[in-house]
Amino acid sequence: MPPTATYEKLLDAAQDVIQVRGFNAFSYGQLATTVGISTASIHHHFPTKNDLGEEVVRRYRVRFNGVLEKIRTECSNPAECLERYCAEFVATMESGGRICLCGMLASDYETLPENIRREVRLFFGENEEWLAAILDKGRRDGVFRFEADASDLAITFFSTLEGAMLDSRMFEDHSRLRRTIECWRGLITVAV
Amino acid sequence: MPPTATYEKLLDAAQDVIQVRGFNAFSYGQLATTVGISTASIHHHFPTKNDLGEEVVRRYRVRFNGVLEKIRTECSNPAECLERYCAEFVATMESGGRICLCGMLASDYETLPENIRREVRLFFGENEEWLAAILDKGRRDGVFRFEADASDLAITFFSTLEGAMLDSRMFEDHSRLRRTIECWRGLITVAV
DNA sequence: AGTAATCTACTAATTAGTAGATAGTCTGTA
DNA sequence: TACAGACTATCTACTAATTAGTAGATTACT
Repeated sequence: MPPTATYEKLLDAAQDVIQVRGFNAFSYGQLATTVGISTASIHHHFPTKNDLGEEVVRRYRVRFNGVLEKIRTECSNPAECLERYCAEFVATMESGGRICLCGMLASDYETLPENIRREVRLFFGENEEWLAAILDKGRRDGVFRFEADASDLAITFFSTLEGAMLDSRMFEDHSRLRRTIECWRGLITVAV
Repeated sequence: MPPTATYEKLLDAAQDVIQVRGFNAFSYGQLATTVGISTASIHHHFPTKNDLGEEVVRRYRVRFNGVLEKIRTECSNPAECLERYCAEFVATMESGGRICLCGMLASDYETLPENIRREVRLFFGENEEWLAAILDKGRRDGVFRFEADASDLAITFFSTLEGAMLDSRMFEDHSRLRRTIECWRGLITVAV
């Protein structure tokens, strides 16, 4: 299954709809219209909706891991790592009021099949683990200050970002997400 | 339109489904089975799905405002207010892995009609305003410490709770929400 | 010749919502 | 008190649209 142009277009269009409207408000019919193809042809590339859904999330997760790796290698300072990390969420938000794909799917979680649930859990776990490492290093380096377990703080921080994206989109005010990030900077950064 | 028993049962059942599975994964057909009535009878009480949805959110919002008022009058200490506030979210979470109704609807936001959107925005606004007042008072009283604008911190805190509910439910681990709340306590509480 | 990608045409289920009939209940009045 | 009319809640039976998915033919590339 080499990724043809149509195959990629289907993944792109599906991801787009899921990020904005959620998994249940996305259909083969609508996708067919968007891509300019028949629903039967979509079934040729992705036998079922769950197959397509799984591949959308898997691709998103793998790409995001690439970004995490890039940030880690390019920044030495944990504070800078965190800035770049947050910038990814702001960028998603500002590209048409999109929500993090997996944040969206976390809401739809109860309606998802197990293969997609697994991918979403992986995404959350990988992000929280990455954040925990950055936060912990930052504390050891003396740039961050907090009492809690770094893993717990990572969950808390990640939850804030996912929640703030929903909040910002609803009020059509992207500055809300940015202010939220600014708040966190103030809460954990050691004054210089 | 005095609220009859059936009327209330419909609101209860609808709220239940929306909190667990979202607005789009809820139908008159399923609701009819749950309540033991025909779909046509549901239309008698609520002409359209949007009418039912609006009333579910309105009732939820009004009830929640009652809780906020109760907390404010019963607690003098802002730290205690915040504890009681968080306890509401933990209780929701622990009653069958429910998500805050409006947190759920914030995800579905793009697919909602304006009458329901308005209610969800009101809920968020009222909560954030209430929290901002508590946080600000706590800082003036010397029980909380933070640099940011109290309103911004309120948005940040509220976003964390909404996000953490999704996170906790997904990992089937309610302690995640509690640990998140514990983290926040550590971040803003002045040591005694 | 074989394979990949597409199509038309279909199925069976589910969706929100409507039409119109049938009970049961409440109220005002003779 | 008894009855007439109105109202409330429910039902069965339907419509039109949308859903995911299938069967089988056709086109086009290799």
